[in-house]
Amino acid sequence: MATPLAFEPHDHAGCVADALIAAEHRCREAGARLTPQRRRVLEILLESHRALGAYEVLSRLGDQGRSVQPTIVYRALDFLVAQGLVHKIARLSAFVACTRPKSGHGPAFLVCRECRAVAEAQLDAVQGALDMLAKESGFALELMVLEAEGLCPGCRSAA
Amino acid sequence: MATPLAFEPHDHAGCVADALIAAEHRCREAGARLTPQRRRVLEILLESHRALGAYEVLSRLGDQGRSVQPTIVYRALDFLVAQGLVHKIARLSAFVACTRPKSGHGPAFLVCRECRAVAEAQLDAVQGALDMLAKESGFALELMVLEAEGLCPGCRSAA
DNA sequence: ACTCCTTGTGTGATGTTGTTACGTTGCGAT
DNA sequence: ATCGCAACGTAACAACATCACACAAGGAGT
Repeated sequence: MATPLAFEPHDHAGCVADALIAAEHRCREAGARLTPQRRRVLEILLESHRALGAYEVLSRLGDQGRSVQPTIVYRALDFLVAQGLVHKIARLSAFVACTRPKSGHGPAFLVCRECRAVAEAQLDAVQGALDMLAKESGFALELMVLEAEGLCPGCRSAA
Repeated sequence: MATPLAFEPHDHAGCVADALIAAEHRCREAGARLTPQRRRVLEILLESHRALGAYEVLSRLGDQGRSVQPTIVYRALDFLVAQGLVHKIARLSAFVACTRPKSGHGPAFLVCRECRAVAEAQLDAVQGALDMLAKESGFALELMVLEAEGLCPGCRSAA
């Protein structure tokens, strides 16, 4: 039903690099252009491995000495979200790199309220129940997201 | 499993009045004070019967000629959310009066992207699946919300 | 009645998040 | 070469949310 998603630490450099390569493939296939700027934004999200606000991304982009306006970041984020490479966590007004870019719609997120780490899973059962509910009430369902809040294993043991 | 929630039109005056009375009972039982201001905010949300931004509520409060600051509205909304009389729809940064104040945790919302009407349901199956997922990954689950987007029956036929 | 304490309110300033509008650049296709 | 389109740069602004601090109302204990 659902693969539990690791909050555990792991080889970041490797996972970032792999994800970037996968993203390049995906964009090429979709005929979308993963420009240096967009790529950099994705990289920033992948490196942090947790949800970042747009303005956090902004300031990290700025680190390179370039002056950057919000628009730029939002455009890049919109693109990445449209490609399914990034998700927006509405609860936090923040963005997180997708850890399973191939899978279908209806993601579920476990969001740590302390460190903003985000684990992503797919709850197929939910999709079904919701489809049924929508059908009963005549609602044309286009999109669903489940956001759960709590403490990740790390912050839990720290507390 | 889930009672589908009506998008259909119905007797507003009546449903608003009933809901206000129910809210008064609930607050009395909880030892919480539903002051005129808080009551008025709830009434505004109930009347509109869709998700309103804090500043929309603000301007309707202002209609009465009183000058009102955001703080006031946010305080009232925080109170109402804490009492479970109002939900925040994170996706919209907006608030909606709860249509089933007695029920448990883990609400699901069908949000119309056109008119912001919101139907609320309870998906018990989801809660179970999520509990399991959280347990597997060592996550201390505290709270979950499902937000779905699409078109309500009204906007659907209008389109 | 008087003080103390808690809870709610009034007000201004400020911080954060997200968008609009408009002009420029780079690059491929006719 | 020039047209058209997508991406980018820049500035201003709008929408959403919080902070800090002062005041008012009402109950509890003396």
